[in-house]
This record gives sequence, structure tokens and C-alpha cells, in this order.
Amino acid sequence: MTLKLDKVNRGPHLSTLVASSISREIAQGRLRPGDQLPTEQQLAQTFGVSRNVVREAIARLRSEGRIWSQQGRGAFVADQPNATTLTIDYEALQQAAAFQSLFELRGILEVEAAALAAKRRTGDDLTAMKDALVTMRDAPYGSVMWLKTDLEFHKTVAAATGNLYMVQFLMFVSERVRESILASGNQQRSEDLAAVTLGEHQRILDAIEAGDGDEARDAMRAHLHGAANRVGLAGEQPE
Amino acid sequence: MTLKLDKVNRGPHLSTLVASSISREIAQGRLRPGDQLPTEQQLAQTFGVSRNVVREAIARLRSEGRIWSQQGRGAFVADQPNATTLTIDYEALQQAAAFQSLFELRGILEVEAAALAAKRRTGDDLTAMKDALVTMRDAPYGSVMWLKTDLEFHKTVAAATGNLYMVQFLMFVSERVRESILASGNQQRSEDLAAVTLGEHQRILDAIEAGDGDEARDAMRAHLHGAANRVGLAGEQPE
DNA sequence: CTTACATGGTTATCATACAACACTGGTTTC
DNA sequence: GAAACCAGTGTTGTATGATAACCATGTAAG
Repeated sequence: MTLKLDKVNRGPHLSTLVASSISREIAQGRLRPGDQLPTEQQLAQTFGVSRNVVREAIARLRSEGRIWSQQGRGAFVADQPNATTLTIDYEALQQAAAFQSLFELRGILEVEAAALAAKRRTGDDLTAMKDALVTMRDAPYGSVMWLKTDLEFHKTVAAATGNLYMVQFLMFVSERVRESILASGNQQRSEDLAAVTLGEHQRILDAIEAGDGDEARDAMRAHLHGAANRVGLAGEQPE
Repeated sequence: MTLKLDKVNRGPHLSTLVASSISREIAQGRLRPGDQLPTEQQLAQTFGVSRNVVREAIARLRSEGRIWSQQGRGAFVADQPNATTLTIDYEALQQAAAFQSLFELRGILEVEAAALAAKRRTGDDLTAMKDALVTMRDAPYGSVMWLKTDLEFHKTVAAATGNLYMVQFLMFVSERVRESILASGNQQRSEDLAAVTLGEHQRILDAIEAGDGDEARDAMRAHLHGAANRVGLAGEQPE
């Protein structure tokens, strides 16, 4: 035995990985509402884990309302797939693929937000962004204060889009990303990096102030790319 | 054994009851953040259930972010009750500005999703998209079936990005948008429009099949622009 | 045709064992 | 005396097998 990390690679708990897998099958439509899931035995066999692990995974999905099960019959995909809330499982984020996906999603939103902000920002928006940047300049790199103002800067950019939901979504995603980064302890500290990061922010700000959407997009893309490197996410993206 | 329903009376699953009990302990402050939970053995004994049931309960609480556990150490109450949910107020969406914002957000995601899908789609993804398109062709324009497969098509595109959260986010946003459109009853019916819409979808599919990200982006943009017109959202976007 | 029973399959739960890991305390080594 | 090593103990993580409760289905008896 002992080789259990073939189908699902070691990371968090096995039950988490199994739950994510099933969850994805549902999200991507390979398992449709009303469908019956394979039996616990079969699932255990296909994932190469014990039936116990499968049960823990199912218990979670059940609590999330994604599936329901009945003794003697089986487990089924729930009809009503989405309520009015969107949740992101914290544990699932421990997987590199999940984190990467969320990072990518964040990137899409940030980049487009920067472009929109360049076209719509008001004078007040600019003031807020500049303030955030100044505060960040005074905070030691990597400190809690620094991270806070970093997030604040991005928030002001999102707000400048004028889109009522941009801030909400972006902050929601960013918070999850930040948590994961902090949890992994994957940070380097250096004064050089502080200067680089500040420079990237400045470039974004300049582009937004100039009203140049394309340049803002590029600047934000460059910034996120740099951030990914600093966090050790380099080169994992194909192409 | 066989007498297991003393402490927790029979209702749903035992693991649910145990999870609720622990959850209550936390909510009422008898277990404070940072505190270590009793061992699984002790919990099993206290509740009069097997350790297995306790583990399922803990798995749920862990996925909810209420507690965390580490092998060899124990389980602890989490510091921050993670706000891992995002909600959109339905009533707020009645306002035009809110709806427009959400529509814009959806557009950003859809457009970039199409571009990513063009680069990453597998053969299965293409098959799924084509299936959805065929089904839509057979459904009468504006019917429930038609709307359903329309959504399904966009879902397959999102799935083709390979991004684990793209489907979740996009469907969440799209559902809200669709609800609002249905509620407003703002639809026109016409066979011409059906053909136009199908053509737009076909163009997206072709671009994705060809692996042309830029074209996919443009095609999706055109489609959403057309959809906005059909819903009566024309010309409200500055720029 | 209806009812009762038998049978197989599935989930729910229990029980036990082992592996992986964390912590503690003593022993050895320098 | 201090640091490194090591064994022991407790805890979570996982595997495995067994039993009870329950559902669905088919079959025989009425």
C-alpha cells in the first residue's frame, strides 16, 4: 500500500481533495443535478483512498448543500446548485492548482479594473490612490501595515471603476489570495523589492491619471506578474 | 453497543449533530479562538459515537473555516471566523446602475474566459460546446429551454478555461443577471434574433476551436454587446 | 391484483489497526 | 554545562472489515 498520492497529490487532507474533485465534476457539468453519484465503494476505488475518506468528503459536500444522500439509496447531486451566496473553500486553496486559479481570476479582474479606472477615475479617486501610495511608502516592506495599504491601493483602483460590484468581488478574491500567501509564509523581505513594488504601483497610478487604459492594463499586468514572482509562483503558468 | 442515541437524539446524521454541538460551543464562547479541542477519542466518548463520526463532523467544521487541525497535534478553534461568503442583494439589482455594473463584471469575465478557453480547450470541451449549441438550435427562441442551453453554452466555455473558479464565479454572476432580465420581462421575440444570436455563438465557438484568443475575445465582446441591445441596455455605456 | 417475503445493494455507524507527525524527556556526546 | 541525538507517548490521518438500517426489486402466496 502506502502509495496513495497518485490520483490526488499530497497537500491538505485527502478528503479535501476528493471533495474538490467531486465538486468540480458538478461545477463543470459532468455531474448534473439529480444524478446519482457512484457508490462510496466505487468512489473510494477510483480515487484510491479508503471509504472513510470518501465519507468525510461527502459529509462536507452535503453540508455545503451540493449533494444530498439517503441511507439505502445513495447520494445525489442537489437540484438547486446556487443560492445567493458564493463561497470559497479555504482548505481547497492549499492546492497549488486552486490557488493558481484564484490568482488568475484576480488578475483578470485587476487588469480590467485598471483599464476602466483609467477612463472613469475622478479627481477624488486619484487623491485616494495617491494617499494610499504615500502611506505604503512609509511602511516597512512586508509589514502588516504595508500589506494593508497595498490592499487599500488596489481597492481605490477598483473603486475608481465606478462599478458597484468591482470592489466587492475584487476584495473578496484578493483576501483569499492574501490569506493563502500569508499561510504559506512564502515571502521574501528586501528593501529592493519595496522599491520595485512601489515603482510598479506608481506606473499604474500614472497610467490611470493619464487616462491611458491600455497602459494601465499593461502596468497592472506587469505588477501582478512581479507579485507572482515575489511569492514564488513563477513559471508555473504554461505559455 | 447499539445504543447510540442517548446524548444526541436521532434525526439527520450523527456527524451533523456533533458538528452542530461543537459549533454551538464555539458560538457561545465556551471554546475560544486558539483553544484546543478535546481529542477525537474524548469527543467520541463524550457524544457516545464512534471516532469516525467525530471525524466527519470535524471535516465539516474545517471546511467552514471554524477550526483547523494538524496531524500529531490536535484541532484548534480558528482565530478569524473567515467571511468566506460573498452575497449579492437581489433587491439592489433592481436599480439600473447596479444591474449595469453586474453586467459589466460579467462581460469582463466572459470575454477573458473566452480568450483563455481558446488557448486551453480540450477535445471534450469542444464537444460539450457543440452539443450545447445544437440543443439551443432546436429550442424555440426565448423559451425556457433556450435560455437554459444558452447558459449551458457559456458554462462550457468557462469550464474550458481549466480555471477551477471561473465556472463558479461566472455562473454566480450570470444567474443574477438572468434573474434580473427575466424579472424585468424585457425581451423581444423574433426568429431573426434567434439566428443572429446563434451566429454570434457560432463565431465564439469557431474562434475557440481555432485557438485564436484575440478573435474569441472579440467574438464574445460582440455577443455580449448584442445581448445588451436585445435586452434594452443599449447606448447606456459611455465610451 | 394485491400482499408478504426474500434478496441484493447502499448508506450509516462501529471497531480496530497502522502510519505519520508532534512533543517531551532523558541520554549521549562534545 | 550545553547541544545533539534518540526513544517513547499521544494525536491526527488513513485503511480495513464488520454490522445495522434502509431502499428497491423481484417473486411467490393469497
